[in-house]
Formats: sequence, C-alpha cells, structure tokens
Amino acid sequence: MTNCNHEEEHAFAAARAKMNMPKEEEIVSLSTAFKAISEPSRLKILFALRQGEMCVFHITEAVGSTQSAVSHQLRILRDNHVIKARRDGQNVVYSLADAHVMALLSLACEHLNCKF
Amino acid sequence: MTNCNHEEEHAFAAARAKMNMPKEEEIVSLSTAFKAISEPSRLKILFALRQGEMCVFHITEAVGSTQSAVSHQLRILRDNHVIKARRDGQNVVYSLADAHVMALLSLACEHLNCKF
DNA sequence: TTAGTATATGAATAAGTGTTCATATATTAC
DNA sequence: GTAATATATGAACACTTATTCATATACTAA
Repeated sequence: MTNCNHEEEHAFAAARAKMNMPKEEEIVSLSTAFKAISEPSRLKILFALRQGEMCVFHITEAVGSTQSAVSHQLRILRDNHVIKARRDGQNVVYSLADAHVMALLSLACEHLNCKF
Repeated sequence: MTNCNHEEEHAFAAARAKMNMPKEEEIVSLSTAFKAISEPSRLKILFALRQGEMCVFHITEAVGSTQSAVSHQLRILRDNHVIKARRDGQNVVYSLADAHVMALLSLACEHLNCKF
C-alpha cells in the first residue's frame, strides 16, 4: 500500500492506464519509429527532403556528410517507412514517405517554439 | 560533378535545403526532444499519464517497472518539458506538459496504423 | 567486355544510454 | 529529535548505435 494523498484518483488512473496500455509490440513499433527520426543526421535528411525529392549525391551535399554515412541513414529511414526510394538510372531518388512525417516535425518544432 | 539524371531540379532542391536547413543547435534540440519520447519505458509513462496525473508510485505500478528506473525516466521527460511535476506532500504528481505531446503520439500511431 | 559513376553494406571502433544497486534527500507523523 | 514513506540520484555495467573504412553491387557508356 501507499500513502499517496490522492490514492483514489491515482489508483483509478493507474488501473485505467494498465487496461489501456498498448501491447509491448506496439510500444516497440512506436519507439522504433520515433528513434528513426530522432538522430540529428537523419533529421537533417528529412529537412532536406522537405525541399523535394533528391538523389543520394545531392542529399549528401545538402546535409554535409559522407556518402557512406548518408546511405546508412537512408537505409534506416527507408526501413521505417519514413522515406521512400525509386531507382532512376544510376541514381536512387529519395522522398518523404507521407505527410505524417512533416506533420510530426512541425508539431515538434511548435512544441519547442522553433520556426521550421 | 555528378551524373545525376535530374541535375537541375536536384541541385536546386539541395541548394534550397542547405539554405533552409535549421542550425545545428536547433537540429540537436529537435533530436533531443524526439529521443526523449523514443524509449519504450518512457512511451509507457506517457501513455499512462494520458489517463490523468499520477504520482511516482502509481506510474511505477501502471508501467510495471521499478521505482528507480521510473524516476530516472521521469527526470529525462521532465528535463525535456514533455511532462511536468508538482510536489504534493510526500508525493510528486506528474502530468503531460501540453497537448502537443499526445498530438505527437497520435500522429505517430496514425502513421503506423495503430489504434491508440 | 571494360571503365566509370552511383549507391549500398559488412565489420570494427567509439560514443551514448537504460537499468540496477546502493544511497541520499524530502516530507510527514510521532 | 527518530522512524517511516516517497522520490531522486550517482556509479557501474550491459547494450545499442553512428561513423569510418574498405569493398561490393548496380547501372551506363563505349
């Protein structure tokens, strides 16, 4: 037992929370999705792709990194359905997967009072 | 130079991307904010607090973890302004910082086609 | 086919981070 | 003051992960 001053309300909230808690598997999916966009190197790629689709070479240029590092990060973003790719000749052209992605970034910016 | 099939458009997009790229410091802020909500243990706490404010004891019960682990995670969420705390007697009562937090979770769920 | 360019990837190393354990602080009751 | 309860925190270990380097694959042109 506990000495919580709000035993009643908190215990009810805790019980509801337990009942409505997403399954471990769903929590992990959400976690994985957020982690995919949480890394500075990957955030830069997303902000770059906000300007339109781009091939790896130009993404690398836009974010100021190396081809290998960018390619590794693109893989992670792609695996998590944050971006999509299509091959066009020698190039692979990347773009944001859907509108949710930029909406998420916008919300986060709003929360931080940042202007992007 | 490059052999990109879309040299013109991509080069323009890359140039715009460079111009509009948030500063390193802003990217890091965003990254830190997303990382704060990216961990399964912390996501569970947020889903728990969706049911209403709770003290540490009940949060621990709701997420099924240990007092110490929860306290460490609460610290991270609090430092990142994802949740807020107020002391009430022996207890410290936590709640979501603002509506942005649940909006972010909802958007992410939507992106993943999950029902929470 | 060969040469050249674009992109991807495996392995290794280095940096970051979550949990546990022990302990410290804060508040209340006596 | 002491005891009991609630919460916080520092250190250590285990685990994850981003980058680098070397190399592999894919496509084009000749």
